[in-house]
Amino acid sequence: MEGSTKQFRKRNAILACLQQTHAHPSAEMVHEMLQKTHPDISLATVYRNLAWFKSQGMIQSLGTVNGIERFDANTAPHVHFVCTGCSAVIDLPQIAVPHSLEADTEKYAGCRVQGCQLTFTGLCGSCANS
Amino acid sequence: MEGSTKQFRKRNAILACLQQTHAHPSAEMVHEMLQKTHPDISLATVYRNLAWFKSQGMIQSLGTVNGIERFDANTAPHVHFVCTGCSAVIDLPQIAVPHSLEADTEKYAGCRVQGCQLTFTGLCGSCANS
DNA sequence: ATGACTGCAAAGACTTTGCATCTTT
DNA sequence: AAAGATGCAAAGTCTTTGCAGTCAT
Repeated sequence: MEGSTKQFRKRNAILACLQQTHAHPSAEMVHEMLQKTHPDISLATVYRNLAWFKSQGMIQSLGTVNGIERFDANTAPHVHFVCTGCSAVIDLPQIAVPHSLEADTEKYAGCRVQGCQLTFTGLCGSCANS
Repeated sequence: MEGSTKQFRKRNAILACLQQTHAHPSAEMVHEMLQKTHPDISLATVYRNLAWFKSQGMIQSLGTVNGIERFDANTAPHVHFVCTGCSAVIDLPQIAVPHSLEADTEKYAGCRVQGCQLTFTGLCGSCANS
C-alpha cells in the first residue's frame, strides 16, 4: 500500500545515508545529514541502529577520531587517512597492507589475527594550504 | 633535603609507571598500578599528567580500546596487536609498515602524512585457548 | 493484535575542569 | 612568598537504555 512506500523505516534511511557518503560519519553527522529527509529522527535511533548494523557486520567502526566514533559502510579492509586539522577521514583503496605482516604478527605475538587497520594521520590538502 | 628525595612528585611516578610497563595502560590502569606506592594519588592527577605528557610528545596515545584511551611511553612508531577478548595490547617491534605506503598515501590522498598506526586485532594466545 | 521500531528523557561511562590546599624552590 | 602540583567534587561530552507510544504486518 501507499504507506509502506511513502514512509521508509528510519533504519533504512540510516544505512542508506552511510552507504551514500564517503565522509565516514559519526552518529551525530548521520543525524544531521538525515534532518533534511527525516526531520523528526532521534539521535538515539541513530545510535541504536548504528550499533545494530555493526553487530550484524553490515558496517564497521573506524574507531574514534577526537573521541568520537566514526562509521563506514564499506566493511572490506582498507586503509584510511585522518586529517588532524579538520578530522576528515579519507579512503585509500589503492593501498594494501602486505599480507605477510599478518602471518608475522601471529608468529611474534602468538595470537590469532582477525582484522587489521592501517591509518595514516596528517594534514589533508585543504588543511595543509591554510 | 630529605623531603624531596623521599617524596617524588606524582608526575614522575606516572611517567615511570608508563615506562616500566608493556601493558599500554589506560588512565585508570595507571591509577591502580600506582596505588601501592602512592595510595593517595587522585585519578584526576593521572588524567591531567597523561594529557600533559602527551602534549609534550613524551608519550603517545594508541587511541581507544572499547571506548577507553590507552597510552604508550614508546613514542617511536610501531605496530600493535589488540586482543578483542581481554583488551590486551601487545607491541610488535619486529614488524614495520613499508615506507612506500606513506608516499603512496600522500600521492593518492593529496595530503601530508605525519604519522601512521597499524593495529592488528584478534585473539591473543590466552584468549584463543579458552 | 503482535512484534518491531522510535522519541524522549534519564542514566552511564569516561574525561576534564574549578578551586582551595599543599609542595617545592 | 611565588609558582606549580594535587585532591576533591562538580561539570562536560559522547553514548546507552527504560519506557511508553507508534508503525508495519
